Amino acid sequence: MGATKSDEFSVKDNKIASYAKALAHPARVAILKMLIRRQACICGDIVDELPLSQSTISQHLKELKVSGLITGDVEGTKVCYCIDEKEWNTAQEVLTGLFTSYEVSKGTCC
Amino acid sequence: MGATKSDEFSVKDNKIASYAKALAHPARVAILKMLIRRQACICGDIVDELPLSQSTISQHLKELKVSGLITGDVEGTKVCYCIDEKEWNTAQEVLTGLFTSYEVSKGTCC
DNA sequence: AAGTATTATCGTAATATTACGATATAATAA
DNA sequence: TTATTATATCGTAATATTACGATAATACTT
Repeated sequence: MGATKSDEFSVKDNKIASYAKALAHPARVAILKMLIRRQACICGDIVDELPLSQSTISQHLKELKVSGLITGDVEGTKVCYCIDEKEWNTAQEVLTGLFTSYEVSKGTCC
Repeated sequence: MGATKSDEFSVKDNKIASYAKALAHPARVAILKMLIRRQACICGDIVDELPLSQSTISQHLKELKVSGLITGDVEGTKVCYCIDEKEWNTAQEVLTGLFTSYEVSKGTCC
């Protein structure tokens, strides 16, 4: 017991949940905002700006990479992180889809 | 160690993260979708439709209530759950804000 | 080749989440 | 009053997340 029963839910719901999970930590939100503001960042830039250790930042970057929302391009000893435009748009669509489905069908409550 | 350093991040980033957290589990996404589709549900309706025990559903409902995204109106022995329109709109704005801030300032990457 | 810089990974500890059964609570029904 | 119904909460176990220091890996510099 304890493990999420992902299999029991639809692929779509899992997709929404997984994008949401990527955004579900303030450090990851802050990282994404940095990437948006500066277009590209190396890991060190982020370590300098956020109050977390290098290893923790690296871990968050990995999670964001797994979610697909960011890419990491190796450039010598540095790694250049950027928003993945395509996946970013997909995430936006998927989440916006959930939000607007309410507007469409909202009615009287109890 | 182990606890999220929420204090070290901005209120806004925490707000985004907390809404995202509410959506970060397929069961909660499925619950929200049910509430959207049927406008209102009692706990038992959800228990009947989702592959989780009554206590687990109740726990997820509690989390959604804490996030503010849903309300729970007691009606006799039953509790009628609904989307909280105001908070739902706030969540949408906050998340859409993040997504569109990219579109505005996107540029060349590495 | 040796040193430096940058990032990833390992090991580990603390905390949080997910899930269930059992039980408590509260309102209605018999 | 005593069931019945519906939901919440408690206790607990499994798993996941968050965070850090230490160390490894990799590419550049001297």
